[in-house]
Amino acid sequence: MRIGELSERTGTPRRLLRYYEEQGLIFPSRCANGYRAYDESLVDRILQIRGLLDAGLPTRIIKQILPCLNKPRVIHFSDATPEMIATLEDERDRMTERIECLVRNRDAIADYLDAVRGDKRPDAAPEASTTP
Amino acid sequence: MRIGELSERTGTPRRLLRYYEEQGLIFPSRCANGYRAYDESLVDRILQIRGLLDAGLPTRIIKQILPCLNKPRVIHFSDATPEMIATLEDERDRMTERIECLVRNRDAIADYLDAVRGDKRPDAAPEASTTP
DNA sequence: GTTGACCATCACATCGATGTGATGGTTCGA
DNA sequence: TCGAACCATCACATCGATGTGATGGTCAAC
Repeated sequence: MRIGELSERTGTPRRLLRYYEEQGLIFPSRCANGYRAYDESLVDRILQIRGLLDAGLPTRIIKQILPCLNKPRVIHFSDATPEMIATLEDERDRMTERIECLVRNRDAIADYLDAVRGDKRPDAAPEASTTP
Repeated sequence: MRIGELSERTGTPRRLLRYYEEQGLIFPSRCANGYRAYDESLVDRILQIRGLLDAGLPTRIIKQILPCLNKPRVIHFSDATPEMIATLEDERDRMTERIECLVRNRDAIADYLDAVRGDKRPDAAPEASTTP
């Protein structure tokens, strides 16, 4: 597909699809006329990239971890240098920290919302303190 | 404490402590001479802010959710306007999406790392496919 | 009272992600 | 053949989070 369709199907501005390519995150091929040609699988990949960007990872890191994700899992052990491994372990741990921070705060928000709602309708409170 | 100590204890540049204040995330009091005076509890708060920032939340959102987090949980239901509630629900859901995306990708990295390590030391592979 | 380590404000620079517009080529249907 | 709808590249602007430096006040120790 061409850039317009990919843009529509992923909700991503064309500008950014070109930017992700420039950053080395995707490698669309080219038609004879110079138009970019995107493979079907890039729809998911773009979504994945955007999710990671939204979660705070920079393109530099995304570029490093993408090659290791959802691959045939059989080939490509060749390019796993020790530095790469260390980088990945680092990033895995950083992601775990991010996850924990997000979970903590999201749960706090959820608790607050539950409390506010429980305050307004004290009958349907889902906790265990209403019927003693 | 003053800004220098807070900066050291949180690993945050003074510049950013002032920036967070400018963005309405923290409200240090002032000494007679104009120096900012930070309460002990702000150490954790700064860490929390940095974690959320690192996880991709903008200060604008952090400013909205902070008042609802780890508070006495008793007072302050007054300022919960319906729009505020809606914003919080939105943000809670967005955080959940972020979390799921991060977990998916972190697990993929972890799996990859396990596979690579299992490839190098096929004896201690933790999965269930080595001893048939 | 001077020095050095703090602090203040303010302005400007940078960096990554994104928006926007200028300019021009390709394709295709009216 | 013309115009609309794509596409290309390129340059510049914006925005939020940060870095950096200029300029000057406060205070404790010497």
